[in-house]
Amino acid sequence: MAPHPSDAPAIQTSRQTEQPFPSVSDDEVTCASSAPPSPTRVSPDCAEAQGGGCREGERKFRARHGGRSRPKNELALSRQRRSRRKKANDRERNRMHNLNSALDALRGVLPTFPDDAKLTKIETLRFAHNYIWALTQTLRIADHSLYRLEPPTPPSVELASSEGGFPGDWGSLYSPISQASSLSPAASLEELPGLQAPATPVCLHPGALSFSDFL
DNA sequence: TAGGCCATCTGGTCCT
DNA sequence: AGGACCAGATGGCCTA
Repeated sequence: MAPHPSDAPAIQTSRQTEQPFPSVSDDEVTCASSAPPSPTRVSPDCAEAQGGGCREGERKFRARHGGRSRPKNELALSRQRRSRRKKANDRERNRMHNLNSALDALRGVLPTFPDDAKLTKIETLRFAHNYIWALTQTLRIADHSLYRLEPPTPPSVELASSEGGFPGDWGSLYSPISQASSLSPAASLEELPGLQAPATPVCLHPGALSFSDFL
């Protein structure tokens, strides 16, 4: 039942490093995001004026609005916006890479056959959920039989917690999700969209757990 | 070729 | 203000 250790997380490298999308050009970015109208914008009248008749008005306009030339500010703003967007994109990419790494790590500890195709993200989550549920059931059954065989021993709750195997309340055998509504994992799982308890009864003997049982 | 899966970009929202 | 998180959009790749 042990996860095969040779199944090192298959980190996708090629698709992660390459940029399938040529990054949207800076101009497109700035055009797409509608810049708020600037209070220091030169009046359209003046912008359209060809001759110098507008200069007096422009001078007054600048005097009224701080006197700074508008194009310079817009350029700076545009550059700042582009820079922020680019940094946000990098962070988002890293965040998703971290998420994928965690998923790969999770795949690594799930018992699958080497020949099996790589689990998709949703399959990995469902598999892990069902696997944990089955292991929990296994522990519960083992716990009960142990208690029946050796009545004088302290309750299993104390045994388990004293060994530090599980943090928290050992008496809580189900995940927070399962506990939220019911103590029956099967019932609680069915309430979750996309997450269901194994359709076929999962064999609770650890050695007999198989990949197909959890999907 | 349609559909599934995925990576990335993007803008919005919330939090520190 | 800047970062984290999220969901929608988009397009590429792969398979039945």
